[in-house]
Amino acid sequence: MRHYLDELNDVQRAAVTTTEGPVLVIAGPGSGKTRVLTYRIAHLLEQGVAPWQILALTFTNKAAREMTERIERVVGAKAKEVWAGTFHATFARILRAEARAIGYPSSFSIYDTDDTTSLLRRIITQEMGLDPQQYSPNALRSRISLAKSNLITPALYRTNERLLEEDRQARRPYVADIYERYVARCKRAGAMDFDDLLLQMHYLLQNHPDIADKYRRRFCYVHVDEFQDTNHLQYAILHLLTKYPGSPENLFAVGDDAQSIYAFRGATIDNMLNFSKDFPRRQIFKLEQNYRSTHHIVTAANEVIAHNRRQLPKTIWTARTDSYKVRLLRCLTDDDEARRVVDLILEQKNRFHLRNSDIAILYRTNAQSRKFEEQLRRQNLPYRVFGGLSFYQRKEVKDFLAYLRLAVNPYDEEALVRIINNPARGISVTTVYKLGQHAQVNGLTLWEAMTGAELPERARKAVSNFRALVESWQRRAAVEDAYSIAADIYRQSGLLAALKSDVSNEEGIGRLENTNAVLDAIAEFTAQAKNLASLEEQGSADSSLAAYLQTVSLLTDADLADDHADHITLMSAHAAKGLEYRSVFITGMEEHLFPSYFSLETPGGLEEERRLFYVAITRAKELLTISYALSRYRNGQLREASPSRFLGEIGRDHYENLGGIGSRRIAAEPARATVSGNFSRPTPAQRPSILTDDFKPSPPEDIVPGVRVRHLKFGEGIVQSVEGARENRIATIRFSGDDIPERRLVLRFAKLMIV
DNA sequence: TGACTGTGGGTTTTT
DNA sequence: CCCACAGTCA
Repeated sequence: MRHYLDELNDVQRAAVTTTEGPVLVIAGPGSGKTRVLTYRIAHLLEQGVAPWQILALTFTNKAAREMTERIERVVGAKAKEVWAGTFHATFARILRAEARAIGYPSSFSIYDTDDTTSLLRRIITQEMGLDPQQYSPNALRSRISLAKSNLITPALYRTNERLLEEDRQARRPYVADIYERYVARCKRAGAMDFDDLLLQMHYLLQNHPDIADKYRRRFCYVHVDEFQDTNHLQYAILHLLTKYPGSPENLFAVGDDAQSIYAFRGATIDNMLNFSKDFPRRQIFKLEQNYRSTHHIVTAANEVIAHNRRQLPKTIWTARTDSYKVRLLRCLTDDDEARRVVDLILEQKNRFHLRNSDIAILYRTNAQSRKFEEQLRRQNLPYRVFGGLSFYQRKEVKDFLAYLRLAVNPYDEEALVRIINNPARGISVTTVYKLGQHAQVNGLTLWEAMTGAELPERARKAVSNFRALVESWQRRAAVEDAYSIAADIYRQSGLLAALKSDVSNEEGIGRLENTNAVLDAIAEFTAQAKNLASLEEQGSADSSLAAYLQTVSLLTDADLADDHADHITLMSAHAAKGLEYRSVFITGMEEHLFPSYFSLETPGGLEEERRLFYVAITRAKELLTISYALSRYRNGQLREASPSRFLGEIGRDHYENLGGIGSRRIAAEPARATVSGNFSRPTPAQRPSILTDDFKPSPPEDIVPGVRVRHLKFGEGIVQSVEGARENRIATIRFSGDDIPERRLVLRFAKLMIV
């Protein structure tokens, strides 16, 4: 067996084996970044470092999981004991253990963006009596988030002239007050928002030397993936963890400034620059060879990114010279775009024997997915949409989770407001309002106000009944495992009955199924946690409802994905970061869409959009198609659009136009004539024709799965499956004696006879 | 009190 | 176009 170090190039190996001291790896797209990270951790383990001494922080759960799996392949089961997780999940786990030190319950709730927004709305309208149009809850949310990400507390906010001036300009002088109240309300509810998970972690390390000491000693080797996307606060935490008197400064950061696409939420590539200042002993490695993509794709990407001023110098190159040019698809409308993209997908699947999972459609905004979904459905192509309204954001799922949250943390105001009268139990809006007033006047939580507020008899009874019900769950949640209590809550809350009573339509059935799926997930979580607890001697695995909720709050749709299913992927360019596909479609390349309208007004916005485009381009391994439409529906009306300025930044040598407007035939034609000279096309093996006197092609509609057919070139075979609709139906056929296991033929063209 | 209808407003990316 | 909220009616 090859040694794992032999699977690395010189630079990669040097990075992997530099185990001591600060290291910064600047890694271009497809340069083996994940490989370096995982092999380095594997290397540390081989050198005898204990797995629990290694911390690896990522941005997505998926990246963390993938890393663990890959380490496992090199060093086996002990990989599972490495602390690999997202910033948020890892810190949530630590904060849960140390909650007391910072005055939170260990079963603190985690507020997602919806919770945050609705709390802000209530503060703005009810508590402060301000106009929600002037003080848009969404705008406030991102403003507060940005403040937190830069370690600006409400008190500091009040003294920050720049922020105050910005607020005055925007005619929102009370932002600081809203911020302050928001923080107080979260604290009172025993809740942390996403930013708090970082902020409280920072606070913990900074103000509790004993605790800081504990984790510093524990995490001897700290790794960070996607370092370019860390914000100031995350960097500050890393700094606290790894830089202290006598520290070995074992911080290993991997990133690519050219792929920094989260500046809008506070990420700053300053962190990559500050790294050298804060860790003068640091070593820098540059991974510049791209192993993923072919020549035209890499060059096109380089040309685009060269238009950015702010970047670290590096030269990304590839040894893969065989390549198709980038194909540019000019479309009439967004409908036309979707149709032609899906036509091209069918063509590519046929020509290049692509699986559905080899293909991704990327776009700038999630709203663009709809048109592609329609077309893919029409052609019976399996697909999966990532992002958009997540499973966990669905009303019925959130409702159920709110009940569970309340059972664990009664002060969780967002959860309480959400379900206090859902399903209806006689607690009216007026009643809730009165409770809220009572809470505000007396500085109580809503939960506490439920016992003291003056209410009419009927309402009082409804409230006290509900409170008693929740209290019974709370007692049980403290001792029972997640599943047994969740299953009872599902029934006793009346949720199950309410959902069951409304299954007259597709949507109602969907709601019931979704909620059931949550319960199934809890069953699985409970079983897994118990299983783990029996394996680990310390029994640290926690099967409580509180543990489940803190896990689930940080999950996204991407974490539900079934990677084994063969489907076409639809996602935003942001979501595609870190992924790769043989064929990538970047769609909606129009001014005001990509780059977005918004970005043009933000300083540095255009460069960020360009980096995003760079990320999108470099997802493609072999085939890259870029499309734009001349008009597009926005807000229900057709609007003119012009091609994105970024298109002009790709050199003429690296792309070809795929036909004019609406000429669908050109799209379906082989691109042979326009493809560059130096590529080797994966041509199917030529075999002698089977001569038959009586060969009569059968009509395409007769070719159905299971039928035995004869082809003049490939001989006899069995039809495995048929997909696509009408003219575009494609049959997958297994020919006996063929050297290719399965062939995919477009029935419109293929001459097949049923035998 | 709760369900339904109409209106008005927002509309980038996400842990 | 789609969602959230407000106002109306049973």
